[in-house]
Amino acid sequence: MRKPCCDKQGNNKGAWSKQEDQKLIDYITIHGEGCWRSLPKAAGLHRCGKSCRLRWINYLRPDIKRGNFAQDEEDLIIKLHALLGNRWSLIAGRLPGRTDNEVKNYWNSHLRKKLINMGIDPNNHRLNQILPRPQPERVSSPIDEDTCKTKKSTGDYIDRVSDAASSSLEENETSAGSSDINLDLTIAVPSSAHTSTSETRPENCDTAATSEVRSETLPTLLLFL
DNA sequence: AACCTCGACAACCGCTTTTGC
DNA sequence: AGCAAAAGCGGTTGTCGAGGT
Repeated sequence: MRKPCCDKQGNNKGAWSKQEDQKLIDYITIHGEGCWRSLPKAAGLHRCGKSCRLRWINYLRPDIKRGNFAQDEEDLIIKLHALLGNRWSLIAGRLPGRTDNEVKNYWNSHLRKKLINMGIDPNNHRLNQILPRPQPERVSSPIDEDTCKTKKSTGDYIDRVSDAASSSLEENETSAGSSDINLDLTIAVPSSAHTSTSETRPENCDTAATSEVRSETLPTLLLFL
């Protein structure tokens, strides 16, 4: 059995302090991302390497985009989730500045409920037979309001998401400057250092349909949604 | 004011995959 | 080829703040 990496006595756990953050930033600024296992000791941190890696990737990296998700980002997440399932690192790889953890959290806290509210099964992205019962005491919940800003019915939702991504796709083809969202769905060697390496290993997923996803089929599938 | 509930998100944990020997 | 270590991923948990009672 493999010994756990984080069982070392004296290692800090829980929230990171400003000092710890700074130590990690300073170390990586100077030495770059290297061996996470040995980094904590070298950087003077009482954390396990795994924790350092997570902190850097999800929070401290300079190219992290924080704040609310834009409508086109939402749409893209929904579409990519329909295609790829819970492969958050792959989905995040298509959203510059977003991390898998952030996308996953956003999905679980916002988008899942949004889809359920719209009568769509978030697991398979199909319309449910029975729409959720409207809540009489809440004429318009925040989620409903948000949802209804851009759609009038569930059917419109499908169109809207499709249109949004398609138009983004067109934008992407015609003008690189208008949007930094990467809609190129080809699975290939990561083009930048911050991109998750998971793109190089898609075959390990047991999610239905994803194992068949290949570079040349993804854009087609995307347009199909 | 005190307590409770819920949502958001950071962080952890366990497992799988990759890499190096 | 086989093994162990390291890295990566996704599910889950913990914590904190906001809002309601």
